[in-house]
Amino acid sequence: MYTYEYPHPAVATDIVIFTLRDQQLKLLLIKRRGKPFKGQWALPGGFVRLEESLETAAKRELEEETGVRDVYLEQLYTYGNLNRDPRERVITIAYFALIASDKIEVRADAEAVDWFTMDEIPDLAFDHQKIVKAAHQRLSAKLDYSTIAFQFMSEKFTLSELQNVYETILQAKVDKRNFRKWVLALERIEETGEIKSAESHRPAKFRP
Amino acid sequence: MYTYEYPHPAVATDIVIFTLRDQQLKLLLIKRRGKPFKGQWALPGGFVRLEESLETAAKRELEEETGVRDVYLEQLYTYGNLNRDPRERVITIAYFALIASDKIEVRADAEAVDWFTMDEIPDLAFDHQKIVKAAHQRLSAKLDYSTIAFQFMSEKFTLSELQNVYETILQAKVDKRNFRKWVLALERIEETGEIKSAESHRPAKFRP
DNA sequence: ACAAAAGTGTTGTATATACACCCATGA
DNA sequence: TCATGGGTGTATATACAACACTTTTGT
Repeated sequence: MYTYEYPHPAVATDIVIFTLRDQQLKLLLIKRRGKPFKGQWALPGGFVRLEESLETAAKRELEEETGVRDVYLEQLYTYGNLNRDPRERVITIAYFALIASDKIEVRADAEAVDWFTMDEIPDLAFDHQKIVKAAHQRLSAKLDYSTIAFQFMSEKFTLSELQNVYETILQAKVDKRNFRKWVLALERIEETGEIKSAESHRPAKFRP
Repeated sequence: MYTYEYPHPAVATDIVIFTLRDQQLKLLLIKRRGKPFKGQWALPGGFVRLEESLETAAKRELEEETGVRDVYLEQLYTYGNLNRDPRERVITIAYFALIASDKIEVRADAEAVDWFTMDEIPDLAFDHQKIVKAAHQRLSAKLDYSTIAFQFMSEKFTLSELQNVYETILQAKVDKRNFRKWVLALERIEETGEIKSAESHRPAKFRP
């Protein structure tokens, strides 16, 4: 038991984990085993331990669910409305994470874990629907003024693959020549010299 | 006394309150009366009560220090490093607020409260230096892609006054004609018909 | 030889920037 | 009448958007 002179809320982190699979933007949800909202889908997350920072807590949760370290992780927003959680007052610091899908180790205990596209998302526990929406907006906005989408790519990739990522997230076609002009102007990419074979047609170059 | 099965951190809000006075961007600091960092300057803030939301808590603090309601308030970031506070684990949700200086009622008990320009800021308690820096960066960034600076204006103002606000925050001269072109294109401003007298020269028009 | 994706420049359009003079008022 | 800030337009540069054909490879 832990006692305090004044009441303390509980503090948690929840993570919106995005990846790209099958040419679609997907996010990770877990089916709740525990008490409130049991059996319902929710964002991965959990309470912050006293001996870890907020970001450490988020990283721990992330690794527990996906087996991945060293991913792009960004604090999203903090939610603290009164009745978010029926048990007690819980404040959650929401993070969002982007992962290249080939880095993900699917966990063994992962029966109640699945990836959902944005329009497949079921009813979520707590206020997680709101959090997911905010994360998606942030991601969309950042595509325009940052190179955040690179986080979805693996070590080596072709420009066409990168363009596909943009088209998938933006849900729109992008002009190939303008796109390549823009990407190359960033000077964040260099050629590997390697050439992609397979898939029955002309091969490509490149990497970041 | 309040007891919990698991340890809970304390949760606070801190607010970076900006205003413009004497042609300078200033922020509000209070001199700590209480135990940790006693006598040192710090951001206004305090613990979140269980019966209020985070934003409500921030608004309450804001009103306590400035006597102002209905101001621009935006969640900035949440800080939760381990040793931010020597007393116990404290997580703080930082907000930033913008106020038109003529709306501020200086509080009677305000002896240990003062406004500081960005380069006058003394050593601050906790990690408040970091929070102030983040708030200032956010404010600067938002000038470019939003109309956030309007929050510093009172009901009626002239275009020259608004331009002064931009020049003050950006620390740079702005072209008068281009500025007016941009502002009027926003269509967020309308003329009042009123005309400003005093100050010994040609009078101006306008309002938002 | 053909299907499929890779690769490559130019032109027009919109947006942002630079710049100088006359006007109205209070003292 | 003069000092002071208010008010106004145009020309240029820069960034963004539209657009079509040739090349390479695997089957």
